[in-house]
Amino acid sequence: MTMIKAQKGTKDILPVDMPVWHLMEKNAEEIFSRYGAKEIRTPIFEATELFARGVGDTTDIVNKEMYTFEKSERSLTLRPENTAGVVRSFIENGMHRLPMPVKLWYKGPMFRYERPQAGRQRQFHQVGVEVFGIKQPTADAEVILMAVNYLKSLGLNDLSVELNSLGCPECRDEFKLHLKAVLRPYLKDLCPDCQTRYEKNPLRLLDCKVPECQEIFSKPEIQEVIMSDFICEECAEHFNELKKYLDELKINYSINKLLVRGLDYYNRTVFEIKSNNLGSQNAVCGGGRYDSLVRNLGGEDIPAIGFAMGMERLAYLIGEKDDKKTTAFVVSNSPAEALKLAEELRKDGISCEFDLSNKKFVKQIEKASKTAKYALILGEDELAADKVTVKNLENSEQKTVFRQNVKSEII
RNA sequence: GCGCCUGUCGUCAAGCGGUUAAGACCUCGGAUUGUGGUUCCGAUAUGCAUGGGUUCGAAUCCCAUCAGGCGCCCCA
Repeated sequence: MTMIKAQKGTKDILPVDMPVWHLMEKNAEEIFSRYGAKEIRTPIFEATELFARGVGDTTDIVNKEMYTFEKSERSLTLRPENTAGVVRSFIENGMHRLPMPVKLWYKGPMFRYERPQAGRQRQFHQVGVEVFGIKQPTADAEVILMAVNYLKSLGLNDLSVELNSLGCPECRDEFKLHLKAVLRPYLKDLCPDCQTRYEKNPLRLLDCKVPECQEIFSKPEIQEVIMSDFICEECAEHFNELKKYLDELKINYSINKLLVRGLDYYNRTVFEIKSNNLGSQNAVCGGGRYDSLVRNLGGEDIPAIGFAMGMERLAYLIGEKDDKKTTAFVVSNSPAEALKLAEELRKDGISCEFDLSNKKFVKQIEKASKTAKYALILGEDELAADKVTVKNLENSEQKTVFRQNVKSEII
C-alpha cells in the first residue's frame, strides 16, 4: 500500500496550530466589526470568466496559476483571491442599494497553482476587507487603519507600511508612455523578464532584481522619470489627503514609488505591509483602491478599496504553539463512577476526561499529569464519603471536597 | 517554467564503501500494592524515498524517477 499524502503545496492545520488560527479568526470578527464591517462568505469556486475579467487576463494569477476545471460545459475556477468574488456578490445581491459605505470582511481558503516555497502554498488562507461606495481618501485611511489595528491585535507591531499611488488610468497611461520612451534605447540590454514586462506591465520593470537592469534604471534620465510625480492633480490631492490623515493618526508609513501590485484592477492608493522575518515572501498584507472593478463586472459605478492578508504568513509571525490541556482528568478504579463524575462536570462546561482503558492507578495519574490541569481522584474512600480529591497537577496541592463542590474548586 | 539543496523509526538525528543501522524524545508494556511530571526495566527500522547500476561487499559511489525544501518569476 502506498501512502496517500497531502498534495504538493497543501498543509494540514493540526490541533497544535489551532490556538493561533482561532486567535486570528476571533480578532478578525472583533476588530473588523468595530469598524462596522460584516462578514461575508462566498463560494470557493466561481465562473472562470469572473477572474479573467476581474483580476485581469494579463496577470500571472489568471494566466498560469488558476485551478480551472470543466463541468457540464461550464468553465469553473477555484478562487485565487476573493475580491472578485465579493464584488460579484455585491452586484448580484443588489448591495449598491444599501446605505453607502458597505463594509465586508471575509476569511477562507484560496488556490493558486504555483511552485510552493517559504510562505507560499497552493492552498492558503486569506482574511480581507472590502469597503464599497466611498471615493474620498477617508476610506483609504480607514481601511489601512483596520489592517494595522488587526495586526496589532495579534501582537504584530514591528511591521512596515508601504504606500504608493498609481494614479488614475489616464495619468498612469501617460506615465507608462514616458517610461517606455526613455527605456526604449536600452531595451535590448534588459533581461528577458524585463523585456516581456516592457510590453505587458511596464510598471513592474522597476523592481527587477537583475543587477544589469538596475544599472540601466539608475541612469539619470531614467531616474528622473521614475521619481517624477506623474500623477494628475486630482490623484495627487487624494494621495496627499490620505497621507495627512495617516500622519494625524500617527501611523508610520513610507512611500515606495516602486510599489506596484500585480493585479490589474488597482488605481490610486496601493499599499503593502511587510515583515523582515518572513524570508523572500515578506508581504503579510496587500491592498488598494479599485474604483472601476464594480462597473467592469457589470455593476454600478461604485468606488471601492480593500486588502487581503495571508493567514499562514501571519500564523508564522505569531508563532506561539500551545497545546491546550483538558481541565480535569478523573482517576478511578471504577469506570462507571468516573464516567458519571466526568459527565456531571461536562454539563457544567468543564472539559473532562477519564481513563478509558482500565489502567492502574499510577498510570492514570501519569496520564492525567500529561493531559490535564487537575486530577480528580475518586477512590473507594472518596466514593464512600461522597467526596472527590482534587489535585492541582501544576503545584501538587490537593484537597478532598464534597462532590458538589468540585467545580468551584477547579476554577 | 528555470536554478540550487535534501531524502535513515511518529519526531530529532549518528553513520562518510565491510557495524548486529548508534543515541535522544514521543508512544506502548512492566516494576515500585492510592499520587504523576523528576526512579528503574523492557518493546518498537530484516531496513536507510523508489528503481536500476558500479563493487567480493553499498544507507554510504553513479544514473534515473518520485517526494520535500529554498530561490527566480509572481504574489498573501
